[in-house]
Amino acid sequence: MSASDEALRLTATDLRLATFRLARRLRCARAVDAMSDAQLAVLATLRMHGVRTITALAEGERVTAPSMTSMINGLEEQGYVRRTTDEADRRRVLVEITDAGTEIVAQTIQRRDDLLAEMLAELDFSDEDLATLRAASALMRKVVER
Amino acid sequence: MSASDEALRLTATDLRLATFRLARRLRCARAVDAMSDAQLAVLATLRMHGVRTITALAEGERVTAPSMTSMINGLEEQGYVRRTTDEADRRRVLVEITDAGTEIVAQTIQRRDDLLAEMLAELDFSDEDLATLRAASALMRKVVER
DNA sequence: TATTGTTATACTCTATAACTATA
DNA sequence: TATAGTTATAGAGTATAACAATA
Repeated sequence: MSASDEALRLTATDLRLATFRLARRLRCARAVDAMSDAQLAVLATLRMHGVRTITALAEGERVTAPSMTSMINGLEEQGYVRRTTDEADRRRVLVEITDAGTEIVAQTIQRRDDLLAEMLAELDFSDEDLATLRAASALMRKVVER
Repeated sequence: MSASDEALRLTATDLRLATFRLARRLRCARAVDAMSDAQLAVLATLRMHGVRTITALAEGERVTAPSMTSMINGLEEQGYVRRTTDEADRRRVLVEITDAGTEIVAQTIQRRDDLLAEMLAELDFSDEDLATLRAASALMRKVVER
């Protein structure tokens, strides 16, 4: 059986509120205070998907090419990414993450997971509560990836 | 019975990933394109909690007083908030939301809820799925408010 | 003196417009 | 001509330091 419009609406409101509040709380935790969310998002993309051009990164992050150029400049100066020219098409710049960049992303993810795990532990949630949260997480990912 | 460390860690990772992705997806929806998340957060606070001083707003948003002064300047120019001096303590500035500001917040929330409800509807989730999402939302709010 | 808020200044992220180099 | 990227410039949001007004 499919859900009623009313149930959909109530669920959307609850979930929207909870999602924004939790995301906001977790976003404070990062490996380096000087690292912005925008920079972190680029590094996370490079870590997952490997080498990318400026244009591809800009499209992925929904920003303009000049914005991405500027962000990559900053990350390059800090030693978190490397630029190389694509010899097959010399207009293109290939951006790849460095070991230092990979480390920053891993540390930030670890800190956020640690923080969230601690918060969950403090509330003394049952195994059933945790199962509910994992089931909801799977549903939320389906929503985003639909 | 309380949950194992391993279950906590796995749940934290799942939930962190799902929360960031969904928040990012929903954040795109807003009533006015020119309205930033920072501005929206201030308006939402004023709408919920009424009149606030600059310092109180700055603490609530975890930014400095000069940053909040600048943000309130912008919101005042756009007509979304009003400044008045606290006559009981003339150092203080009382900030309150205008009708236009209230309307913008309501519209943005409505758009995000509509978007999320549509996304949920498209996936044809069962009543049980929606119940899981609502239960998880309640747990997530407990985590943030702990 | 301590508190509240503003001004001055600077850095990052964002944008649009105009440009260079390459295809 | 079209595409990939950069430079120039501007606005918003953030910070710290120094200041004015008030308690």
